Amino acid sequence: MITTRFAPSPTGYLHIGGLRTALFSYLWAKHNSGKFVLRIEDTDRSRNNEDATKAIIEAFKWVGLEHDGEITYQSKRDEIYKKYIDRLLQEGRAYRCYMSKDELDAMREAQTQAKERPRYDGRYRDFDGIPPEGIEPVIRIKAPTSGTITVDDGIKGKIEFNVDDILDDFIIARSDGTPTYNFVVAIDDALMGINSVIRGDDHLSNTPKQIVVYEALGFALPKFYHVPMIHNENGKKLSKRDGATDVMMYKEMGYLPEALLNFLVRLGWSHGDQEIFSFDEMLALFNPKDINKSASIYNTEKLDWLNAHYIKNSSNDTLAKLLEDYDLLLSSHDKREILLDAIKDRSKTLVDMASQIKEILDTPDSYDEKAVKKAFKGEAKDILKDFKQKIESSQELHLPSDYHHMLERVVDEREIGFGKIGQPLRVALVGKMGGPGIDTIMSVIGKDETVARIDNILATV
RNA sequence: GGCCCCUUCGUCUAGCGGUUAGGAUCCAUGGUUUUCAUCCAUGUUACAGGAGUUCAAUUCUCCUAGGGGUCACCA
Repeated sequence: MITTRFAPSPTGYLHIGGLRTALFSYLWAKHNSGKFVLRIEDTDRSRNNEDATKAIIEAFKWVGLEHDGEITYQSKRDEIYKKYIDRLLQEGRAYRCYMSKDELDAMREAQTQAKERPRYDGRYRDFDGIPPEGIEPVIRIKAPTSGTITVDDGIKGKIEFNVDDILDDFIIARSDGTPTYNFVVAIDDALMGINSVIRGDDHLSNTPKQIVVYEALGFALPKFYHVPMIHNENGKKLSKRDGATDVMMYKEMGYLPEALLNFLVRLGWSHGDQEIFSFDEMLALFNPKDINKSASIYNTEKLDWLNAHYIKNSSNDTLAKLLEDYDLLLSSHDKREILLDAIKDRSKTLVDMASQIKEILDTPDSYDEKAVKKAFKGEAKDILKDFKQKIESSQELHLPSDYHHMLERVVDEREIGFGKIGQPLRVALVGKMGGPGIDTIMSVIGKDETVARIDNILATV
């Protein structure tokens, strides 16, 4: 059984990069009929924030990722960590260090000056004298002093770290007794049965430290998968300043969750040439071994295309329901199907879709100058009047095809091209060029509104 | 700076010693469309550089360059 986790620190909204690692973790767990759990890393109380946890859960809900079991909060596990710290202390695998922060800083400064790697010198490692007064010690773990630590990464392969150039006896508990990150991560992952750790490769250099903890405590190592970063257009780690990185912003902008997930799953992962993945397909096909080794640049062009694709392939019921979140109520509209069928092929986002629909439903309050100039040449007004009279005297006008026949009659009788009536009529109906077929528009708004809009433009132009 | 990772079209990627280096997106052109969009077709564009190994390197090894990540009593 595979158990994976997503372990954000609650400092803000759910980041798009976080969602991708969460998705990868979820897919790999569920692909193996395993568990995907959520752990909130809130050991730093000063930076902790409850709203952030809610925001993460809300975003998970929107995209349809569900975690198994209860959420684990590190802030509630102090006892557990304390127990392991005491154990390490007793076993002599960890020790108290009475060096003050100032002393430490000074030492680091000197080391940097001397072009040495800043590191703790281990001065209290074997200390058994009388501790200095007035100093609350930190607890340091006895890390190996020589040799190598190998991370067998599921994405990057075997990576060897030379202990001498990366390790020192790092702090596992602060002077106030609270445990530090690399320590609690290892403990929690081990205790929660996480056997596949999928996370950003910015954690790669932490991994040796965590391995030291695993080994000191005698825990079995999980399989690590370090997923390459997502970069911004400048090739740097994607951060909050790079525009839309909040997952919920994508909802606001009118993206469908399935489009966003499809987009994210293809960022760094692939399955041959396949671009479109339903959630079930992701589940069936995802494997971290197919994750790329290199970082990818975040560019939403393809997201727009995917979103348009998913809109096109959504049922009208689904769309109508979704559009309610964008201030568009269509449930009572008798031509809903015709309308949605016409608009969904031409929308990139739900926001876009809602505004296109409003452009049809709402009587135009102004006319695009260029369009008017182009359409109202020669006998355009006459033609419009003619058409108006024809539909006014007609009883059976419902479907687009009904209106289409009326258009054809005018075109035939007057021996003109379709454009001669199409263009002025289009401007009358929506105030500008572009949009779905005019017969469709007329069918949707109905005969009375069509007549009214023609009257309007005849009076203004 | 030390350590680690990475490098195929602008972007996302396929490739796992022998390919006209494929797909998608974007862009351009043409067709369809009364318009716009969709859709369809076509097209431009890539193996960072240099050494090796090999009959043969995009593919394996090394070096260089470039990019990124990380070096806390943050997570």
